[in-house]
Amino acid sequence: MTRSEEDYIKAIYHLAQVSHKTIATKDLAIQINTKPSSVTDMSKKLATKGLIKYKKYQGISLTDLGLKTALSIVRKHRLWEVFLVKKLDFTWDEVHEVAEQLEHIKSEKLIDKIDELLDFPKYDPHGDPIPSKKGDFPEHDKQLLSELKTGSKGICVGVKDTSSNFLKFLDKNNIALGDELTILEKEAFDDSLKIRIGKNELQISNQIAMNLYVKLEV
Amino acid sequence: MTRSEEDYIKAIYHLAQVSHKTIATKDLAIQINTKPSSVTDMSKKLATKGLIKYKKYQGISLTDLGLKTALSIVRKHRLWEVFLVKKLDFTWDEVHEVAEQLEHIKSEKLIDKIDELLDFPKYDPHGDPIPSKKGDFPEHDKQLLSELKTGSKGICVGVKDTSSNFLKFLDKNNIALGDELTILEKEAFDDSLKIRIGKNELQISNQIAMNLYVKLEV
DNA sequence: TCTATTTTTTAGACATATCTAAAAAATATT
DNA sequence: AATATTTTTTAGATATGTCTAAAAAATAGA
Repeated sequence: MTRSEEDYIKAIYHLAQVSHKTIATKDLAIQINTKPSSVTDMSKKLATKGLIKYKKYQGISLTDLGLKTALSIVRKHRLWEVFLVKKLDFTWDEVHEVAEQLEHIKSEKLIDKIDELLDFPKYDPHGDPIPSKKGDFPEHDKQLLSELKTGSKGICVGVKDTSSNFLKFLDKNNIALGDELTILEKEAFDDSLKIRIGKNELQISNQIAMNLYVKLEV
Repeated sequence: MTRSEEDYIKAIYHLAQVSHKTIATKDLAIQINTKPSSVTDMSKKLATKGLIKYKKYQGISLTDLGLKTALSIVRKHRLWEVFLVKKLDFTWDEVHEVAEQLEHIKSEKLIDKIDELLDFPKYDPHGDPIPSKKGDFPEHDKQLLSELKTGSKGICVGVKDTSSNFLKFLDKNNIALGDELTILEKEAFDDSLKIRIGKNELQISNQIAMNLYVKLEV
């Protein structure tokens, strides 16, 4: 498999996570940052290789083989991210670009050893689950902070938006994965939230709350 | 720079290490495992980019920029090899193939952090020197075992042949870098050597002795 | 339903990196 | 020095992955 093919498979996987329908040529083109005509060309190729289902004008979806391939790439990407943060002191807003390259390294032994070195982590630095070698995901009953009621208490477990801007904002406000937080007040006017996080109280916009995942405490 | 361009630059560097003359199209083709016509094409491209000196029918050599580029790749390759052996328990005959991929990852921070994690090693698992960020090599006054006189005593510091076959042979005979050895006898008939290595005595062929580097003890 | 708009595909072109086959230059041989 | 051999280059072809522009199909709107 070429780098380009792998990029397509991963992009199709990520789009499928959101829509659950068949993927449109145009949407995939936007995701890959290319043109629809290029997507059509590549789709034919990937279909021939048995990685995707593709019929003219009817969108794209992964086959079992394609899904397996995608999960392997996602696994590598997320394990490398953990490696960069835990072993090389990268910050969580720096890891994506490098992991995009490292995920294409072809060596089963390498990624298994990295997994072992990291003590088999279940989540990446953004809280995204790391599929096992078989393709299984760890359980995760997270919810968006914006969906919780006043008085809810939970632990920060992930971010939806992984942009450098958002992550740096969280750093600046001392919000990190693992922190406990409580919703003190919800402002109906703009859906902003007053929260307690650790010992601090903080006013956060709905925009923020819609991008923070929380696991409710039992 | 593309992967292919980097492969060419590295190959030219390695050939130049041996010959000290300008590199022939044919030799480079053999090294890269391609055809002379492909080398000619790529040579024009690399010359345009200022990485090599190239004039028709007059061979190829690196410019200062090309040398700098080559050293950066060699540095990455050898640091990754150390990483694989020291941190992931790869054996010294397994590292080359994976390092060939990892050396092309583009991130200055990544390789600097790997260097730091490994505590700034000076030699790779085969005893080859690792250039510094600036491109300086550590001092190394090693000699081939085959060139030493009877009675010489030294420490194994490197291998010339890095093929899996040779490395596994050394493993099998308990010869490792760092071991002390003494030449007990030289057989004039076939240039084989009787050596003491650690507590063992061993008969080794000239073929072996010509591929083991030793540093003489003071 | 019919037309307009959007999406998708096709056709043909381009860049990279490779190849084969033939021509040109350099080197070796007699 | 003339010829033969080897090496190198050129010319033209191929495969991958991309693009633009135009055609075809699907979808949305009146």
